[in-house]
Amino acid sequence: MVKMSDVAEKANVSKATVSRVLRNPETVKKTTRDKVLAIIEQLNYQPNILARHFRRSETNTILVVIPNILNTVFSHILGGIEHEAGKHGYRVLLANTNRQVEKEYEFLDHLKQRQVDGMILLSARMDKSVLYDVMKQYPVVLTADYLEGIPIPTVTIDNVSSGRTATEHLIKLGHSRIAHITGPLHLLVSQDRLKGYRQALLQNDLDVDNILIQEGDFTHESGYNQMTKLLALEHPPTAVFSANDEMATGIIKAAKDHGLSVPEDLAVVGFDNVKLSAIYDPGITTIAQPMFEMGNKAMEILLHQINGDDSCKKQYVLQNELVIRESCGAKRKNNS
Amino acid sequence: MVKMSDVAEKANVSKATVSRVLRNPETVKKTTRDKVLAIIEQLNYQPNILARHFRRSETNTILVVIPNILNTVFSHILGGIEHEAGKHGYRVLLANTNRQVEKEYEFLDHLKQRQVDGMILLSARMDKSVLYDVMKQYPVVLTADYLEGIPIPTVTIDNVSSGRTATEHLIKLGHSRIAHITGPLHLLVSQDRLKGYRQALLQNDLDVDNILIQEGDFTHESGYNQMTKLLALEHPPTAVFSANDEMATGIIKAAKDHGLSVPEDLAVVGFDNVKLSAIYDPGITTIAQPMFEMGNKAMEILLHQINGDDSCKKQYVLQNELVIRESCGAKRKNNS
DNA sequence: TTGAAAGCGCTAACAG
DNA sequence: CTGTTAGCGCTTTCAA
Repeated sequence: MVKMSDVAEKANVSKATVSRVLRNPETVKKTTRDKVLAIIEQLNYQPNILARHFRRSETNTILVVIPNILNTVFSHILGGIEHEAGKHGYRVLLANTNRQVEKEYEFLDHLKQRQVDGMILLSARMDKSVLYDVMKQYPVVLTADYLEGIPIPTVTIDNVSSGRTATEHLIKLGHSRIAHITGPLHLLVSQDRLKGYRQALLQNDLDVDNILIQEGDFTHESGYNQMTKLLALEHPPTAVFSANDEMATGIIKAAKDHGLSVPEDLAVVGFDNVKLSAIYDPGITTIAQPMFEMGNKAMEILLHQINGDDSCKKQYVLQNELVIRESCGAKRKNNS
Repeated sequence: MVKMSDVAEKANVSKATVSRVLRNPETVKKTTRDKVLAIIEQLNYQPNILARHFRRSETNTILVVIPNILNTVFSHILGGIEHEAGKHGYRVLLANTNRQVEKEYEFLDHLKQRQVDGMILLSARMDKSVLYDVMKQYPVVLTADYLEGIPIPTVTIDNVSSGRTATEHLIKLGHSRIAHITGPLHLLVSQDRLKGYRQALLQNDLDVDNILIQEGDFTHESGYNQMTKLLALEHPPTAVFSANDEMATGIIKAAKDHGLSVPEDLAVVGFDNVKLSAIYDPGITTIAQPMFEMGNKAMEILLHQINGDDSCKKQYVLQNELVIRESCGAKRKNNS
C-alpha cells in the first residue's frame, strides 16, 4: 500500500505538503501542487481514510436509528437522508432497533464513542433525560416521531391537524358515524391522529362514540380485525379514518368480506400515502406525509449541527396534504 | 476523554495489559483483570474505536450496495443482512446507487481503501473484469442478482425454475394462452424468469406466442399498461405470469378496468411474495423468494471471507416456493 | 509557501 | 502473565 511518505519522497516535498494538497490545495503553490498531484496519479496513491478519521476524530458517517427497515414509511425517510448525506460526502450507517429500547442505548454508544459524527432517530423510546444529555453534547435529530418536554431538534408533520383534516373530509362528505382505527397508542403520533379525529368531530357538533375508536398496530391484519368488530355493531360506522394505509387495506378487505362496497357503503381514509395506497383497488384517499423531504430536512439540520451551527436546533413542521382517491367516495360525487 | 493510559496508570499496569483485558481477557490473570475492569468502570473509560480501527486496519463495518432502498425486495434482504451482521458485531453501511454504475465504482473505492471490511452487492452492473479483480482481493458477495462467467460468491434463487413453476401452475389450471410481463430485460433475473416461462410452455406442447410477452419495468404502472395492450389483442390471454408482485397489481387493475374478473376471466401469478401480494384483493399467487434468508446467507458467507476462509466462495441457490392465493383461481377450484 | 517534528490512542511483537 | 517499545499514516502546529 503506497502511503503519503512515498508520494512526498518521490515529489521531493514533505508529507505536510502532500497532506495540504489533499485537504487545502489553495495553500500550496500551483507548480508544487501539480507536481504532487502528478505523482499521486502516477503511484495511484489512495489516502488511508482510517488514519485520517483517527487523526481528525471525525468519520464522515452518520447513524440512522430505525425501528424497522421493512416499514415503507421509514425506508422512504431513509431514502431522503441518504440522498442528502451523499450530496455532502457523508455515509449512512444503519441501525435497526426492531423497536427494542436496549438497542437504542447501544447505538447511542456509537455516537458517544465518536464512531459517527451525528445521529438521526426515527423513533425515540429511550429515557428522555438520557437523550437530553446526549443532544446537548452531540449532533442529534429526531424525525417521524417527537418527544414532549425536551428541546431536541425535530422534523415532523402536524399529526393532530392531519387527523382533523382526514376526519373533516369524511364529515364534509356527509358522514356522521365515523370510526377511527388508531395506531399503537403508546406512540405520540397515534395519540395525535386520534386527537385530531376527536377535534374534528367536536368542532362539527358530532358525538365522539368511544366504541368507534379501536386500537390497531399499523398492520393489515389489525385493520381487518378491528373493522370486523366494528361491522358487528348494532350501528356500524359509515366511514373510517385509519391511522395508516396498510390498516386501511385491511379495513376495506373486511368491508368487502362483509358484503359491503367501498366507498359506497363504507368510506375509508388512510394515512401516509405510501405506494400501496395508490396501487390498491380502490385507490386509498390518504394524508400524504412528505417522507423523502423529512429525511432530507433531518439530514440538513444534522449537518448544520455537525458544522457547529446550533441555530437550527428547532422543531420543524412540514406540510401534509390530503390526497383524494376512490376509497372515500369524493371522486364519485364530483363526477356526478 | 479518558484514555487507555489513564486506566493503566490508575491500575498500576501497562497499557498493554489494559488492551489485553479488552481484547483477550483470558490472557490476563483474573485478579489483574478484575482490577483493570474496576478502574475502567470507575473512570467510565470508552476505548477510542477510531484508533483501534486505524491500528488494526479493520472497521467491523460492511457495505451494502443497493440499487433502490424503496424496493421492498431489497429492504427485506437488507433486513436479513442487518440481522446477521448485528449478531456478529458488524455494522452495516448503506450505499444507494439509484441504479447508476458510476455509483457502484465509487463505492468500490470504499472497499479498496479498506474503509469497510467487505461488501454485499444487491446488483452488479459494473464491468465484470473490474469486479473480478476486486473479488480476488477483497471479501465480496453478490445476492439478488448474479453474473455469468466469473466465480463471484452468489446467493440467489433459481429464477429459471421459478418462472417454470409459475407458468406450469397456470398450465395445470387449464390455461393455454398465457402471457408473461417481464421485468427489465437487461437484468439476468428477468431473462431467467422469461426463460422458465418459455420452457414451461414448450414442455407442455404449447406455442410461445411472442405477442404475449411484454417487457415491463417492475412498476404497477408498467403492469397496467402492458396488460391493457394485451387485452386489446384479438386473442387476449386468459392468464398472465408477472415477473413481480407490483406489476401483478397493475395487471389485475387493468383487467378490472376492462370489465374482467380475476381470477374468473384472467388468472394472475406474481413473483416475490412481498407483503403487497398478501394484502392485495384478490390475494396474489406468487413465487416466494426467501429474501430475509438471502440476506442472512450473504452476510454469513461474507463473514467467512473476512475471517480468511475462502472455501465458501461458491454459488448458493436457495429454495423458492409457490404460494397459492386467489389471483390464479386454484383455490376456487379446490373448493368446488 | 514549505518543512520538521510531535503526536492522535491503540495494538502487537518481543522480551522478561 | 506482564511490561517495554515501536510504530500504524495522517494532520497540524510552529518555525523558517
